[in-house]
Amino acid sequence: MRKQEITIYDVAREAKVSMATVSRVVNGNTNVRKDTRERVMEVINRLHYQPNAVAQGLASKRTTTVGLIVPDLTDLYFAELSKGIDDIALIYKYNIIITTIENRLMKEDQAIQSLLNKQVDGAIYMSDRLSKEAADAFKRTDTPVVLAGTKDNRQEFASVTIDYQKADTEAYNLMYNDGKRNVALVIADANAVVNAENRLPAYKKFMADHDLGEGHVYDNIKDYSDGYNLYSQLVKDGIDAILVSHDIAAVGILNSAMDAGKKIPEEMEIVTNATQIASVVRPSLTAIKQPLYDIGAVAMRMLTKLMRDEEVADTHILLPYELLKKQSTANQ
Amino acid sequence: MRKQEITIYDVAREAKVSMATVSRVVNGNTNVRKDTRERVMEVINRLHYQPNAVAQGLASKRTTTVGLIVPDLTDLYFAELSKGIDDIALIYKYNIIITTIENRLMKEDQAIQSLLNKQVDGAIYMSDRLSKEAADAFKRTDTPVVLAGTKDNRQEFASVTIDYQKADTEAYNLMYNDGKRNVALVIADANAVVNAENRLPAYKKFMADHDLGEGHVYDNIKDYSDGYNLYSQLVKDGIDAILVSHDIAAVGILNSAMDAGKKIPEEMEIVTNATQIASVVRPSLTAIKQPLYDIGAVAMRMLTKLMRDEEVADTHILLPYELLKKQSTANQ
DNA sequence: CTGAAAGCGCTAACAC
DNA sequence: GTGTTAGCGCTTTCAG
Repeated sequence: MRKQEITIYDVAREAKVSMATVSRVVNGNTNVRKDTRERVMEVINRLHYQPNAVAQGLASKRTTTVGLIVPDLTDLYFAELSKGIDDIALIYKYNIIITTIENRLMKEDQAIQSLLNKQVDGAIYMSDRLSKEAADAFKRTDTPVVLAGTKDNRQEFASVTIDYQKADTEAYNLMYNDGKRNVALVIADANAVVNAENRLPAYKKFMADHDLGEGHVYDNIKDYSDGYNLYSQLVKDGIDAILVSHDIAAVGILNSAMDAGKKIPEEMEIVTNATQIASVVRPSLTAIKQPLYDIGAVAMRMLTKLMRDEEVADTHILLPYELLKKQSTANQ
Repeated sequence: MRKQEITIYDVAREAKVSMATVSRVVNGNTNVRKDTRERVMEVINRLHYQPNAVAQGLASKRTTTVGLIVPDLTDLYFAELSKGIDDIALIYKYNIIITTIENRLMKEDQAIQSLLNKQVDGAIYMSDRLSKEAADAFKRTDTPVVLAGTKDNRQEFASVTIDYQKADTEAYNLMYNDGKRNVALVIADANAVVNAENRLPAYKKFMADHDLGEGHVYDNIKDYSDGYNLYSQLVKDGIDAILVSHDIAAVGILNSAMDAGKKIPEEMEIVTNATQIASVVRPSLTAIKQPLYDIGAVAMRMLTKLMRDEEVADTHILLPYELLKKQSTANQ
């Protein structure tokens, strides 16, 4: 954006056509005679002409850019989602503006507004706490949004997820069948929509169905050291099985147990949500494996349809998950 | 970008001023009388006016957007670099367009060209293989570029790194002092600039200095399973100490050894480059800890200066690293 | 099949 | 302090 750029006008003059014709060639419009097209192409290549996407965006009102709103890039959960999104975005030739919203100077709705001001054609939202202000900002501009790996509590926005409640229940039953009765839930944020509306209800239902009392929910456990420090409390509370929402936290708990010379899974069974990390630690962690890449890919594909006003049959997609039994639950 | 947007003109009409005045208010220009400013602000808030950044970009020739070129989002090495970049970008109010370039439908220079067409004000490049075509594309537009955690072989571009040669040498000496004599190097890509010009020379020099012969370099080992499968070959080759460039690959080697009932570090010492992963596996991995977050942050800060044509004293910055001794080398 | 002309929404001289 | 006026580089009718 500093050197004198070659513009469409330079190409037009050099090829002795109007800028409209150059525009047609650039955009693959078929209404151009073959030899005209070739002449223009020759000039384009010779001058290294590249269309200015900002000008295109202003004139056409479409930027072929989508916004990604993500809490933290270094969380593999979001990184794997993003990879799925990115691959599909590439296919449909969308660029990605990424905005992180955790611990920020800027509030979430400001971050989103900044994205909208860049005139993104659509957005994918991956955090678990869509605020009302943020939702309103989206609705004001009518920009299509898809939630990937999360939901809003009013289901107003399109989303791609797994059935969290079913997955968690399956995990609890696994541990219950291993004879565990003091089952706890370890999460990062009880107010997050998925926790409030899926994980916590699933936990309560499981506990009630098996007459296991109130149980224990440990909130605010999101990283390795949170998990590492939590272990002694779990022991104190007599917990013998846990479902942990973040696998990096689960690894903290695991290592804390191992460092204390405890036996996993004998003394405590652990089930978590899998990223890369769950399977590379030893003992490896039994985990609910969400198809993160696919969730991202499907969300982005859906977004492309919404951006083009194409028909979308189902805007609340559930993808299948797997419960991968590894070494942190009993061998059977 | 679909609903009728409020434009600067609507605000001007409503506030009974010219669009120039609205522009001044929006951009914090002080040459506006207080009561005029307040009247305009009131209208802006009432109408929810938000400036169209695309139009601003076209008119001002600055988009306040920077491009990030990164091989893979799910590689924590790049994720941690990106986080440092992102935090500084936020402070200076730049948005980030991210482009991944590994295993892509699109070649690297096309990906970069697409970024440049969006008129980014600058770019940060994190891959290890800046191609000539890509470099030429940058130079053609005169867009400032900073390399983060990598270098180009001609040192034409600004960069922020550590002293790889020194770090590796320190790692080799550690293992040598533990009595290891069959030291090998395990890397992802021998043609990568940092490997070709820093890691390999450091390895050769170490081997020569200690009369250890030619040694063994294992190339193309980049992920967990690459590492896992490599272990038996290392044993076959009589290797008793390795420096591994990617910690996820190192974990593969480690687990392969553990699964085979071998003792680490007794039978093989391992040193790697640290991300989050190196410290959460057991035994934990001795590692060269690059200040990845800082590298990203410093690179982005330097880029802001370059974008504003400010003086930059040193465009090839070396940051300090640490060699963290953990359980994969002998206790001392 | 091609060209002319009117914007897209904003910034930035330049006047007053 | 404020308004007028050219563009920024492109797309998109509308004619022909």
